[in-house]
Amino acid sequence: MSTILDIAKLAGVAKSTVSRYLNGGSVGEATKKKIEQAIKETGYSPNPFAQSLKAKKTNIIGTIVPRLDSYASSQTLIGIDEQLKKMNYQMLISNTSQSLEREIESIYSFANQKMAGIILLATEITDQHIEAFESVKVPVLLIGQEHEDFHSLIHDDFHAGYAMGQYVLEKGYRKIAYLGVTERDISVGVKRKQGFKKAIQEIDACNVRFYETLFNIPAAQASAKEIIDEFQPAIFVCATDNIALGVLKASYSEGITIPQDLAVTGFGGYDVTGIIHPGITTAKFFYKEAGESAARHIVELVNERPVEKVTVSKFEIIERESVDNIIGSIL
Amino acid sequence: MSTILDIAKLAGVAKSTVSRYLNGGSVGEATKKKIEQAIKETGYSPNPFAQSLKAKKTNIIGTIVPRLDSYASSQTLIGIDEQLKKMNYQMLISNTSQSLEREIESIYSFANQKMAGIILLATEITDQHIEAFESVKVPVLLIGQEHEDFHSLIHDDFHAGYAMGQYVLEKGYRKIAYLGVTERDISVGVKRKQGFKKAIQEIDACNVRFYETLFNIPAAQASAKEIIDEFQPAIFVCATDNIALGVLKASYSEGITIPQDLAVTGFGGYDVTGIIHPGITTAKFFYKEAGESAARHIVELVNERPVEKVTVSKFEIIERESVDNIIGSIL
DNA sequence: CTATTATGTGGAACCGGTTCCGAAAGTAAC
DNA sequence: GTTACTTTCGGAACCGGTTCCACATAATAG
Repeated sequence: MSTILDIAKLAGVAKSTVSRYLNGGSVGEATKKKIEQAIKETGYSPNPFAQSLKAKKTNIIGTIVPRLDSYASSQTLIGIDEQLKKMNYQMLISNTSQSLEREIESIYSFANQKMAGIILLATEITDQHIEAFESVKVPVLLIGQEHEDFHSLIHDDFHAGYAMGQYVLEKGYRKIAYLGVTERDISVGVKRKQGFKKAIQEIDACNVRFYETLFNIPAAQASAKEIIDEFQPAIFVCATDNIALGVLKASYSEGITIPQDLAVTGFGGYDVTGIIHPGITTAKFFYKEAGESAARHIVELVNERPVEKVTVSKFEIIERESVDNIIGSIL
Repeated sequence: MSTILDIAKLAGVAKSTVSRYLNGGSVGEATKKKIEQAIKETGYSPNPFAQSLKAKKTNIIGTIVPRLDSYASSQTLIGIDEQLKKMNYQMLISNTSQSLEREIESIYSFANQKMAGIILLATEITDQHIEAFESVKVPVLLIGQEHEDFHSLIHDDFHAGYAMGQYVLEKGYRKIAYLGVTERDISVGVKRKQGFKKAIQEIDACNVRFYETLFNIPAAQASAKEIIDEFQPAIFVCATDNIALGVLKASYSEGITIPQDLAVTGFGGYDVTGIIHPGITTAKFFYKEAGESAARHIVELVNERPVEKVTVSKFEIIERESVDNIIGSIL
């Protein structure tokens, strides 16, 4: 591998001149030609370590992600990656396998590696996160969770919850099980539920119960089975599509038909909700687009340009077969 | 951020001594204590760029992946990542969005960034790939495709195809549509089909037709519809789980019941095949485990230790509801 | 035709580590 | 008590770039 000095010798100039040529400094036409020629001959390309050593900065955006095998994560990453490429930045992924400890480590490690900025696909913001972000002076962008101290890009969980509540009520459902998750997850555990609650408070005579389960399908399936036995809801409003899939599995094994005997809705808009039969009605979030604007925002932050503190990404209710229209049939 | 020189001054020694301390050279007890103290005080951690600049090598394994939003990819990446972490290596992902051109670029770019090794989740090996691998002198490991010039880790596509063929025949099926993919994909397009063919050649009186479609669900769905109309197979043997999902969708929209009117099998073992109802019978590959051993192998190669040229990862047939036992019913 | 300003170029220092080499000091052998 | 070997440590060079500064030459102004 050739170095800048090789090029300089080959072109008969000083290496500072070659460097200037590469970085758009003032170079004469004749020398420009010679350097171009030399670079072509050797296939030279600068050593990024030497560059970053001096620059004390890279053009890499570190992205911390709790898991790789989720639709939301991968779509978001794709969006970030594609947009960053367009802006001549690179993305480096750190997968934490849902360990908060590893998230913290990654923050310090990214800072140490002189990442230009950090994007965190957040599930929960602890004091340790805050401490880490404040001690490294790298620009940070949160996706999925909001925090007053940091820039963030969130999905419109509250209004999605509200819209889903209205939708379910419109369809005639009144005996409703809301199957949510821990409130430590502000977006998924709190906001969606709050939006949903607002919708049902606008209607009288609702029989709604709130439950909590975990994010994975088997846990949701187990919870659903218990709830079906004890409450017999007409519909499950689930805080995520995976939970809705758990409900679906539970109803299969209980011999309950969807949507005739039980309706189900989710949040997320995961591909799988449209692939299966019956398809699941869900509030679709635009993960890829969110990733793209996250990429734009972090680059703005890196370049010290102003960015609104919190950006809200849109959603859309997608109607599928898992919900019937039971207006009239029950009244 | 403090440098090695700061530590040296603080401890009252030369920076070469600090460096030696950090890299396990000979340092006296007393100085060792002083340096430790200084490091603790400042929270010093060495600048990786300066290190790599001198070392001309990193401990990063570049991983090139055609897409992030596939079960196989993400599981494999998780396996690679976890194993590399254990061995004190890092993984850097380059997503190529299924562009072969970007794969080539990534190879050169990884080499330029002094990656210790490169793992390619391969779909197709072109001459350009070979040229790139040969011109950079970085160790390379292929996953999913085999090539005589390079080390590789492949799934046992041939035997999986063979086992699937035997399974389908055992269940009594004789009128079979094999829905495959392009033969440029040796593993998925050729090996699986060959294995399957071998199984059916051992049995007389089979009515098997071979078709080709694309990897995505809508394309598979369209192909399936045509085939159902023209051939009315009793079973679809699909080269991937996604194609099987396409067949499922086609049969729903045609009003065909699975498995009573039509059976379906896939390859892959994607999670979704077990989540949906009916579950899809499939040949499960162990992507995560494959990723783990890929990680082990590339590290061996990086350290110039011998590694078998090609490693074959296991598979397992998973029986689900999408295939009936029709022995007797048809005979 | 001199004074002034641009423009192009080379030399040297610097970024933050690692490593080679030799000096100094301590220890063992004779 | 001298020689020889080890261990510990500092100085300096080096990795491959970027950038500051000084200087030479050319272009423009007066």
